[in-house]
Amino acid sequence: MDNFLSIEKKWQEYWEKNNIFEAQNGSSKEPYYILVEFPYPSGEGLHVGHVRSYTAQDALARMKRMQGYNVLYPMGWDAFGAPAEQFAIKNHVHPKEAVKRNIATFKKQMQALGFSFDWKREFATTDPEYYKWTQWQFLQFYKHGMAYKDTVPVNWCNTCKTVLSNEDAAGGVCERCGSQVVQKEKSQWMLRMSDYAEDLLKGLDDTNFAEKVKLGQINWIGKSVGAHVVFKVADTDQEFTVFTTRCDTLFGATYCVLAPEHKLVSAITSADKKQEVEEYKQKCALKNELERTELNKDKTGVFIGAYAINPVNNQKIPIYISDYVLASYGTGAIMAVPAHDERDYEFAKKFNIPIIPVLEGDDIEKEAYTEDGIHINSEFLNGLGKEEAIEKMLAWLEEHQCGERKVNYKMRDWIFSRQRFWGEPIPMINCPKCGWVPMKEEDLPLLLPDVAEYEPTDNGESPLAKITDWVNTTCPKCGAKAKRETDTMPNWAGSSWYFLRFMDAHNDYEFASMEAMKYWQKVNWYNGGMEHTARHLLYARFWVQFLYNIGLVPNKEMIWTRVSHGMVLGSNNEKMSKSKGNVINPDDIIKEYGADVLRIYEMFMGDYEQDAPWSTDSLRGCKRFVDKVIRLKEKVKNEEAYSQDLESIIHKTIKKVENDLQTMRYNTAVSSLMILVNSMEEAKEITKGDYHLLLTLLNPIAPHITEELNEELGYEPICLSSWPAYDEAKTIDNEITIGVQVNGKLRGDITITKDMSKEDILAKALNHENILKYTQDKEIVKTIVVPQKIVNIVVK
RNA sequence: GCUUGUGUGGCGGAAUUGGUAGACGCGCUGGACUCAAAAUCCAGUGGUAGCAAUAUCGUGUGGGUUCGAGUCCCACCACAAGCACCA
Repeated sequence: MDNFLSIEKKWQEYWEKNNIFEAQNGSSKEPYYILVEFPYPSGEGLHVGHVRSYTAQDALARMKRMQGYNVLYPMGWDAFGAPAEQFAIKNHVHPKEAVKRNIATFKKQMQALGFSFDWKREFATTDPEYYKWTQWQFLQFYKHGMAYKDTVPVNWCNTCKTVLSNEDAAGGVCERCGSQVVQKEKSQWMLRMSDYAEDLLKGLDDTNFAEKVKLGQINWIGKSVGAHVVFKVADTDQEFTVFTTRCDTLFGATYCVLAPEHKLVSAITSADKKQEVEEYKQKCALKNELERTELNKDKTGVFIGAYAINPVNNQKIPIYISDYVLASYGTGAIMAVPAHDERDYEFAKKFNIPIIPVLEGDDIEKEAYTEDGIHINSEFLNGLGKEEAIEKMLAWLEEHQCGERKVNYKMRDWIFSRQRFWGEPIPMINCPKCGWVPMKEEDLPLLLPDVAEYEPTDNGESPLAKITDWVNTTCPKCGAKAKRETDTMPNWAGSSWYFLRFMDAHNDYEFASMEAMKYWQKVNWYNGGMEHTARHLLYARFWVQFLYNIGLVPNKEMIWTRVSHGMVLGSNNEKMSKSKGNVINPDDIIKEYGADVLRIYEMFMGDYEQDAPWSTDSLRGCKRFVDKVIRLKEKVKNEEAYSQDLESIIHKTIKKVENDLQTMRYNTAVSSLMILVNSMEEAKEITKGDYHLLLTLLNPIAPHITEELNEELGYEPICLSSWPAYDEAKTIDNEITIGVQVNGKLRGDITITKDMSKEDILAKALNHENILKYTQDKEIVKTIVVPQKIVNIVVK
């Protein structure tokens, strides 16, 4: 059938004209919210990877509608941020124009694939009607003390000329351009995300995220429970605090280390060490994060000529500075226990610092012993194990007022400023008299001005800084001349709450009404890539938790299940990329095979959560499958009931497809439909009812051709019909064949009926010709009969 | 180094709570139809031996538990992704 293109077009138009996929707020039907990550509308167009996840969730959405749910399956565009801007710069068009054009392409491609999105709720994060609310929410953060401006050492990319978040600069390399990241001091807007560390951890219990997703979140938050211990600096009135998870090893501390940036360093460095210390600090400042991690296998550091007093035994121990201690984690200072910490051990060996074991363990001549063990050389801790010793030490520290229990998190506050054009302007005004003043909410949105030059400047300012008309304004508080903030928000901002907007997409008065959010409650299924399960999901949860705390959303967690899909790789098993020449364009596939075939193939290609390589051969197999379904029509006789011979397999297939679609086992759903088609092919003729059933089950995955064939049969459109019910009793076969083993080895099989007794089954097994060969002259020690499964006879 | 995930035919991958390993699809081989090709249909297809019935080996490696292990336990190996001096 080569007219598939016109058939597909026909049904796409039908669905649109009749608003089939429009979700109704407040409908009496049970709500069901299915969400896929909205894409960056890049210039590349839709990727076959998009097709995989959108089809998967589309199939679920279509089935759920047939099951009577009010399904919300929305789509929109995450159009702010670097990729859109880079594309715009490269192709010399205004980002606004490029985005508009790219969205049109994406949308056309999606429509050609027949996705059942509710297009009435479509929006882009770049729409002023949308980013007005992103800005409004930023103001709420500010008003609740959750947004602040601070001068912080930030990751700076010289190529992109912008500040990068820790996440964007992972590994000391710019995520976008791959060049090395350097450190630079900058005044940045920050969100107090670290305040939410514990809540973000706890909130996971109120979600149904996949275990690996939860673990990703937990690792990123990086909670560690330990203690603060105060060390006095000998012969001064200064003191500093260290963070440790092993305060039980305090008796083994033989030196302390401060981060080179630690505030106390200059104050306590002895006169004769001043120069050496300054030189070392200089050297560290020049190193970027990559060098500090990669090239620093070899420990470096400097003794600063001062001593600390170990509070438990009043020992004087030397203080060093070294860049293996990070200023940004804990207190920027540590007590070093070389006997029981690998890094300290390495450092102590190099600088000839004494090593005192306080735990019984391996030979510390060779390496540090970091496990649990019995304490020695530790006065009141001697003889205790790790947990007990930690508790006792904590009590001692608190009693002597030189320490306390303390929890630390790796997660830092969110650097929220970008020196970029293509982002939401931060709605803050700097007044010489009043300081930072938020814009009036009624003045939002603060529109991005139209400019000719949107490329970043060399001095690290946003291109907005050059637009004096825009920058110069008046203070909303006192009316004096003032200047606007020229930084924009990161691309994570708009995507942190878009799923709420979909619930009430065109509300002009609120970002979404409480009523709408209470109706939809939560995202039932949120599908996205594994690469977003740490950051995007964490930002979105933080955003929602904040809104919940100020009473603006109904639930502290608004996403119930998060699932992640595997990538579609090139046929060479590598990630698709233009440079490797292994990119498959969905448009080409649709043109040659049709959207239905592409959809079936992408569902069939393998485990949905696993990566899978592209195979055009396998795609052809799916084409053959569709052709078979079409040819079956010739065998249809005019009768509504299921054929008797097919009844059992039909009920089994309904059950299988229904289960598989809600558990993301799309590949086996397709395979069971293939099996059904194969048995219909074997039959001489099939009834209209059989055929209609097949088309209904296949419809969620291949919606066009099934509607067409169904119409030819004279039925109402499948998209208006109900999902078929199965009869559990009919899914059980009357007769099945089970294996018979002797001593665990398969020696034959027997056919049994479903109500046969264990005794009868055993008798039949023992009478089996081949079984007799193995049992005669032998003693039967034991027999195992598992109904429906197997018989095992143990002989001696 | 740490965390997580994955190892099953020539390939993609199946295998409810441990119960006939290899479903389904691809590819391949042989045959039918055809002047021929495509398409379609029929048969076969984990290795080895055998005409066959069947036997034997077989789910990364080595052990273990069990009547029975791809599945559970222990130890290892390989690959992939993420994190990486987080005290």
